[in-house]
Amino acid sequence: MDERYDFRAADPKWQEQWERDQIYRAVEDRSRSEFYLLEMFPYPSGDGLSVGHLRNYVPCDVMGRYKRMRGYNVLHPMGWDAFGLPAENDALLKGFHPKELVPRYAANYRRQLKMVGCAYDWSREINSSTPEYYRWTQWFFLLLYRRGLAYRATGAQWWCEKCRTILANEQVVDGGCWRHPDTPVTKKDLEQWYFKITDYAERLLKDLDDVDWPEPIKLMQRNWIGRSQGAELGFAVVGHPGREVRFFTTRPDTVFGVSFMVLAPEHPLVAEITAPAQRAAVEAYVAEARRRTEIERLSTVKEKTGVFTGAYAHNSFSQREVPIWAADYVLMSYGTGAIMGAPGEDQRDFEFARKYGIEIPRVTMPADGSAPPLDSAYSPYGTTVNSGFLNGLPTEEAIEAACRWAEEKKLGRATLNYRMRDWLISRQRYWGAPIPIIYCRRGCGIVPVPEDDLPVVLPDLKQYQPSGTGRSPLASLPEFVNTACPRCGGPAERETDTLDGFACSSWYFLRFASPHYDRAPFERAAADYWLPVDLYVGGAEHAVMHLLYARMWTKVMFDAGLINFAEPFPRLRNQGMLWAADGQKMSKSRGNVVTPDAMVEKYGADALRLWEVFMGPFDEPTNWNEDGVVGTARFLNRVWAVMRRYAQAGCPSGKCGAETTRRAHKTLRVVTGHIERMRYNTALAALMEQLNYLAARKPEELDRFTIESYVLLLAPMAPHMTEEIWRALGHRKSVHLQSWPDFDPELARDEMITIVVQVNGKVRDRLQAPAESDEQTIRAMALKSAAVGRYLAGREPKNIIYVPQKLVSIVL
RNA sequence: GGGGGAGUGACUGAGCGGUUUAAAGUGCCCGACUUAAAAUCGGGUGGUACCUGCUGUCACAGGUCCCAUGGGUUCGAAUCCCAUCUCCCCCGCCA
Repeated sequence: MDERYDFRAADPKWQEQWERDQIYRAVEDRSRSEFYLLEMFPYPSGDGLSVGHLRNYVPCDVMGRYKRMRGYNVLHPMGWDAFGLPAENDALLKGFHPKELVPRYAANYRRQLKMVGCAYDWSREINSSTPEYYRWTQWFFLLLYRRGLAYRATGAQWWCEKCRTILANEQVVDGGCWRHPDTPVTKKDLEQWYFKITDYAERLLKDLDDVDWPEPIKLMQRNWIGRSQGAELGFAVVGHPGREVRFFTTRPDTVFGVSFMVLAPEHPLVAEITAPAQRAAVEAYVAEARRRTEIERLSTVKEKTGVFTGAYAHNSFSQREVPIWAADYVLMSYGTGAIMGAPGEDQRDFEFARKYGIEIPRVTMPADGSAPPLDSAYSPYGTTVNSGFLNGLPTEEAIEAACRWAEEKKLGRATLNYRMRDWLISRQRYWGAPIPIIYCRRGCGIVPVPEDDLPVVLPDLKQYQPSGTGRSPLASLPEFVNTACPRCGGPAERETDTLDGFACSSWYFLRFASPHYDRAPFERAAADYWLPVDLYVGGAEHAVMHLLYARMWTKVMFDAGLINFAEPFPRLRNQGMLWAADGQKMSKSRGNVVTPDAMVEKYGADALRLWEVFMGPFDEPTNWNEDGVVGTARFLNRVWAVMRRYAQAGCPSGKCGAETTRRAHKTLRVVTGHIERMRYNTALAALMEQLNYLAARKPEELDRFTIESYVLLLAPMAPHMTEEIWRALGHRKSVHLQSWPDFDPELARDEMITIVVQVNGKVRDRLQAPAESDEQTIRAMALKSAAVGRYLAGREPKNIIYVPQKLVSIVL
């Protein structure tokens, strides 16, 4: 061993060796238990990886290496989420085609990940923007379509007249276009494809109970799904036979207190029922409302506005006629887009009624008989009053009674409502998987592309900027659009919208099981063996969308009998965000990005890896600080020095004391426990502590087990240096193919223990006693202690508390 | 407005009922090596809040207090409970 460890030589040397030996190749082997470890599908950005990204990849790599040493058949793959807006926008900006840029960027990511020693099975690399991949994304679209889960509907989209394009929700800022805030955006009705994720709402909610995920993430999903129990009812519109206002309410017990109805401005009924006298006012109001973003409309600080339509609804409970208003505090996209106004019990309705001088009846009284507040609604449960047959009932019972009555009279029924909406998957953009649908002009209507004709290849367009017509750039390509109807052979047109990028990431975890299989999205046997994912790791920012979509697709596949599990990620963990040194997000524009390349060049891959795991708990956010890498680099130097000293002494294996053996086993126990719990920072701290111990010994006071177990424990975190040391210790096979050392609880046990003696809660003495000493002996020792005697001063203890192996507490 | 997470030494962070000024690292100080610096190696590193001891200062010894703040539970609390303050994240007129 050289005096100094030369990481510049060792890092690439071992990386090449591992690659030659293919030691990270995952091969199905039914005789071994598998461990499928997966990080969330990254989009390979042109900026490359920063040290922030490694906060995820390095700890996962440690886990993969650890599990491999524990004897698991580890699948740890990597691939690229390459379709979508970021790639397309970047390509437009750089003036290259995304088809060229994506592989270039991916190659850079791959290079960087290899550079820091991450052990992926690169033979399984996938790229969602290749026809070999998106062929199957399209196949899944057809699967959903066949199962009635993909449908077309008209939806209002944000439209910027100046850009002449559709905008995503997040591109609308304060009612204007993000590019030029002075241009107001409007809503444009477009026919779009949706996936019926709401059909799965209940299961997506329920199955959350059985999954090992961080609680906050589960909670976010629950909130997002937003299940609420109530009733859907309908009131007839006076003077419009056959027309009724259908609405959802969680408080059917307050239906007698309804003094008005509200429709969302976009509600189709608004135009139909508006009285001639009100028409001008209503139309102006609706036009104004359509300009505003939902965020703005939902803002609680804003005063509620609305307009009377001039029409009335018949409250079939109270037999009263109540005015129908249009107001933008009611959202078309939630429930039925209409509500009953129960101002006595709902604060929003209360504010609205008060502003427009609408009557505010009281139908719920506090159960304790006190008077409800006058300046606000009384929304808690209580006792129902002024409500016909519901009078005197507690709210819970009144809800049930109202539902029963509604059902008997065929006015409505008890029902569930979900906040979650269907998943809009049409994108009028170029860089995505074409939706495999054909519109027959002769009368077959919507015809799915036959499976055998997949993939519908994304044509190689030069001009792929958003077209300005609200249609995808693909629409400008006649040779793509014009086709023959697969059913009747007649003239037909292709769908020109592309699939939302989230579609690609909704099944990629299955593709890794058999990434090159070309007869189906995945090979059943491979999927059965590897899946579900044993540990899924990614940022909390995907708490809702990606995880919800992937869960839904998995359930669809399960229902279709394609797989034997209904949850793709039984165990999920989130890494903490790594902020830049200045506490801000690492970004090129802020100029605070630190690249792994610079760190590896300066300190070596292992020092960087160590700092990535050591800087804080894996799941907590922290700031980058380069001083830390100095520390871990120093630590590695000391490891090298200790090992070198041992090797140069001829690897003595004589009599190392019991204390040394005990420390070795204790370290083994502690480090293993920390890694299992993903507390890599404390695992490394324990290794540092042990190194401090080893460094203080002479080589003759150590033995092979003590030294080699240490190297093995460090191997997942510092794969390059430990490999170098392992070979220097005389081994021919890679350290990463070794078994995790066995821990012997007998040898780890202390012979002597320290017993603390407290008097009135203060530590007054510490006793050394053999570990097996019994209570009697310990108590006697404690009372005999000179230090204790001083405090006792001849008094009799009132109480003595004995905690086995730990302390004696004397109370005076 | 609702929900979630977190507040420990100069800093990053361990500890989550009992050995605790509190792991590990950084920083800082001293020393070695060196012409010197860097690197490396060795050692050290809470307050200077309160009380007591020596004649006063420095220093020293012993004790008390201090893990956001204030209460509480307990023989015993950084660790458990309550309230307050601060920071971060998510959702948001969801009927």
